[in-house]
Amino acid sequence: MLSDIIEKMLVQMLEEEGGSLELKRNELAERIGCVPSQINYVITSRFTPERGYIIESRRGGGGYVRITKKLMHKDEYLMHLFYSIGDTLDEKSAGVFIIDLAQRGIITSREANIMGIASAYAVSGTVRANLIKKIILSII
Amino acid sequence: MLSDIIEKMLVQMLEEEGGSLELKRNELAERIGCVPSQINYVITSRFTPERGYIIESRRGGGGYVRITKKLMHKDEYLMHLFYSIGDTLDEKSAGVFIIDLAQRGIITSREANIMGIASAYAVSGTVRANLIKKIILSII
DNA sequence: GACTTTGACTTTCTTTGACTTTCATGCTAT
DNA sequence: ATAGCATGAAAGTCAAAGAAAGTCAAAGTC
Repeated sequence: MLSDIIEKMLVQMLEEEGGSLELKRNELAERIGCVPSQINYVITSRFTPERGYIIESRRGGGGYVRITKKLMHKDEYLMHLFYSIGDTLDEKSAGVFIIDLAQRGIITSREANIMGIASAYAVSGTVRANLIKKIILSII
Repeated sequence: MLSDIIEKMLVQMLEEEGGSLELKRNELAERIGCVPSQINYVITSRFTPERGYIIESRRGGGGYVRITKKLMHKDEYLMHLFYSIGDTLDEKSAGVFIIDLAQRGIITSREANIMGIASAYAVSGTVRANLIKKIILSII
């Protein structure tokens, strides 16, 4: 289906561009071989605010459509947490972080359990810090 | 009886596809030579959740009906997996287990990611085996 | 009587195109 | 120079047509 193809295309472009993407509607439609309003349809049906997208646009000469994937406050919190972890992390602190994340509903209790176990098996504070950081990044 | 024939047909397709099957209702009805709603009847009367099936569908252009057979009971499978892990486990095998668990819907893809990262940070095969086993137990 | 089969009607999602609105730019009259 | 207008280049809107799947009740079968 056309809409799905266009959606995938845009998602990929978005990733390549790192979360924000500006395009010329008519040009893109031309390239794909569809009517321009199809692009609008895809955007309104798939790139909705509920899914975390922001759409901006301008008409007239030099017009554009900009799609931005917004980080949710969850993600912002994770980023903040990520930067607050230093080179090393003891098991107790890791536990505090993990419980906090679960209480905020950012991770499930099952995920918290898994992280806790992983943290316990880390051979050193350094490894633990890297482990937790990597997990945080994977959740964003 | 028609419904039984269709049921057998679907079960076989499902096996061939390895547990999940996507079909076009109207096309299948055409092929069988029945009205499309017959497919619905077969699905609602035979491929019920009680029998371990999950049905998803979409209308409109490019629509589909997807039938998924839930395999073996979660806990049963986890126990089996638990006992199949020896004293040591290399990263590659751990990866296979993890992907398998995700595909069976026993863990989410996020949980799979976390487990994968944890597995990568294990200092030895022995530690990895214990780590994975402990996580499995925590999920049951 | 319980289960099946059928088909008319409904709902949902997609595609298309005609028409509208907005914006940048260059030209004109002051 | 400048306010204002004409023009063309985008993008937006909306409704109709098309494509699937869902529903439900009547009729048929065992």
